[in-house]
Amino acid sequence: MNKNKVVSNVKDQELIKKRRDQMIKGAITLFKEKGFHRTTTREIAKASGFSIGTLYEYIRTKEDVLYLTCDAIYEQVRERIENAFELEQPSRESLVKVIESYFYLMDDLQEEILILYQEAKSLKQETRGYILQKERNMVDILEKVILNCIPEQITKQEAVILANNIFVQGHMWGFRRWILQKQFSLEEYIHLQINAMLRAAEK
Amino acid sequence: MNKNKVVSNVKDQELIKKRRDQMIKGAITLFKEKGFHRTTTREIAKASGFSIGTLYEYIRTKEDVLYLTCDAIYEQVRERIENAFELEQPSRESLVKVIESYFYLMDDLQEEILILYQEAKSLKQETRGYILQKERNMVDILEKVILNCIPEQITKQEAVILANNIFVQGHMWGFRRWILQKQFSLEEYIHLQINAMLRAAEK
Amino acid sequence: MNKNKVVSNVKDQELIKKRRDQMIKGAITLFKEKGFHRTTTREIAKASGFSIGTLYEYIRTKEDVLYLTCDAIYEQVRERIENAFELEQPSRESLVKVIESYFYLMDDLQEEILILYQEAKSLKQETRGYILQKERNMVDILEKVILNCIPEQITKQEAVILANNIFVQGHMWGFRRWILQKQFSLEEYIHLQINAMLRAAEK
Amino acid sequence: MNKNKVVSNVKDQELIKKRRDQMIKGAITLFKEKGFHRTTTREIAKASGFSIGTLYEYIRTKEDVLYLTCDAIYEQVRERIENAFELEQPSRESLVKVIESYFYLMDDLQEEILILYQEAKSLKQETRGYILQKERNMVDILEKVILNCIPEQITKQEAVILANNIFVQGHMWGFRRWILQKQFSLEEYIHLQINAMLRAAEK
DNA sequence: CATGAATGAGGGTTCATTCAT
DNA sequence: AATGAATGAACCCTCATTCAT
Repeated sequence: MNKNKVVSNVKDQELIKKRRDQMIKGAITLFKEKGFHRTTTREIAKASGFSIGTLYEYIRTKEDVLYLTCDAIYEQVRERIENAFELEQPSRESLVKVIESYFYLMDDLQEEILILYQEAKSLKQETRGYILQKERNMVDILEKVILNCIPEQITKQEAVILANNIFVQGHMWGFRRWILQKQFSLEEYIHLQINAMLRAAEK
Repeated sequence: MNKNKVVSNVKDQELIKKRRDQMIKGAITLFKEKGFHRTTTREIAKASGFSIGTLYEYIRTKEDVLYLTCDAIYEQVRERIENAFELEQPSRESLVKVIESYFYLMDDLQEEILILYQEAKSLKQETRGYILQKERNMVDILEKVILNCIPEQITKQEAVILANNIFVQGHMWGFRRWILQKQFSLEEYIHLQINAMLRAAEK
Repeated sequence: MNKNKVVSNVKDQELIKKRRDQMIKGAITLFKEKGFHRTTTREIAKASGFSIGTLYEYIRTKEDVLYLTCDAIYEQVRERIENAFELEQPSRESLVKVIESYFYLMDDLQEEILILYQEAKSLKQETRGYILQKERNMVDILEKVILNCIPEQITKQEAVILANNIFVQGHMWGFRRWILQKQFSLEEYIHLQINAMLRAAEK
Repeated sequence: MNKNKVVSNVKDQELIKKRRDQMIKGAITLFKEKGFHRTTTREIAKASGFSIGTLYEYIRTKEDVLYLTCDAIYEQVRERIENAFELEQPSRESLVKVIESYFYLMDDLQEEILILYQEAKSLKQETRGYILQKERNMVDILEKVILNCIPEQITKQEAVILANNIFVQGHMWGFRRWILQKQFSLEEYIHLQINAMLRAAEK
């Protein structure tokens, strides 16, 4: 329902999924390394394990690869967020756990997140909007978890800000690694951030 | 000591500065609009008010333009930060004022900051390191202000985190404008963020 | 004896004829619209109602399609010319009738004729020669009709020229339609041309 | 006023004219040989005596080359037609002379005319219209000459037809050379055609 | 016989960079 | 110092053709 936005010459839907997965995997590796603009379509094809001709059987333009890649990254984040979030009972402790898992997840996906930060703006207006909507959804989930877990200590507005802060602080661990990861272990970082955030909410 | 890293054929230092200022101004406009990779050197020359040949009298490669531009943006931020920070007497209130001015500054320079986020990675290893050092310096300044203003309520580590959070939350206002600026005015945003941060530190 | 010049993997001659007829029909539609070079083999296959793989069971190269198409057009013209010409008794009136039917035919096949004019040169030397021979035959038929109908008023050479003129004036109605069809109805055009031609022959 | 329809990066108007003349010359040679579609831009550049990069300093797309080429051919024809036509006093003899010179001209430009017939349809709607207008102008000139020279023997409509016939019979000598030039010398052809045409008008 | 996924040579076009003037 | 014409490597993308199923 979303990958189908990108048109393919090939009819076999399973094959499309398979080839695009190869493609995305190859593209992520390359985009991490040299960014979207410095990566050529031939390199993407090669990294995907097929020819340039085949690549273009599954996409229409190079930008499609970027879209599929960004989309896949968000999809991955969303999926893992939902797994981590759904199990919890509403309570301060469960909120802490949710934030912790989110930070661990962001640690895991540092480089992928970087791609979003640096390349998503190269998507066309419409496509970018579609991708940003996904991001908004994730922040919304976070916000709901917060309001669910500590409803008494926080206003709606504060929850919005808090959700955004958590969201970006998770990214920050990755895109500011050269400064943060030299001074803190992941556990320390998580601990300090959660403390700072929740102490504020508890006052 | 820094712009001289970029080699020029021209001897006259004043002229170099003048031409490069034109160049940076043109480049920022263009990079805001279409990013570094989608901007051509011809366009930069035109926007700078001189010919492509002249452009290359003052730089060696296109990347030099990016470097000069990023450098100039940081320089601009640094300068204005220093102005805003130096006057204050250490106190909780002065810290609040510092943060406020920083947020106003970031509101002002939203698009320039975006350039740094999206394009700085296109700099060569060495050059990028040079630029990042400047950023580190700025966070350090923030950290010192914090430790200076509220030494009793905060540990060294917490100050590091807080400085980074402030720093990034300032950027966030710009690069997440599509979500934040629809829900909050700048003043509300500042108010909420400062409250959340400092309440935590005060508990 | 002529379509067999194009090699097919398929044995069943009837099937070959059937498929090639589909193919020619599809190709003519496409060539009218966008010309030979801008039409892809995939489009031809689709317009023919079968897959690209099947297309290549019945031809060897894309040029074969062009050849078959040109050949079919000529064949169509020839067939209808013969029908129109054979019935007549030699006389001035019957010559007029012949020319009239030829002009009506050319009006009917305007677009097909255009294909011949614009694309036949893309055929390989040998193949093109084969096609041109067909054309020559048709002019010969015209010439004979002329000599048959008005032997006294015309020399052999004049008949050759006249046959070629009629032939091309028929085409002209189609390929100069943007100029002729705005000024004349088909009937007027026929009337004027026949008058001009035959008055000359009658002097 | 017409070549300027094609945009160039280069500013020096004289240079543009010089380079485009080289380009047109190269292109005509190649188009004669293999047609527009089978000619690559690299070949055009080479035949023009400069690099592919330089080629694209003087045009925007490959189609521009076709346009410039067709335009130049028409311009050549027009120029020579005007020279041949203007000197004459209106009389039957002068009309004959005009037609003769036109046929000689067409003999000279056979291959160029063929390009127009076969490739002009590859021009975009608008551009093609522009080119066709030039053709219309030429037929108009012929028509006026006719009406001027033999006003008494011919109606307006007949003159239109006659002008178109002369026009196309000139082309025919070239694009049907494989049939006509084997049977007639140019002089014979001219003689026969003029006789046929004017005898008709004189009856 | 029919299918359609796979291939890769090759085409049009761009653009960073150079260098003669 | 300033100019801008020239260059060609390299990019994105297409499409005729093949071949395993």
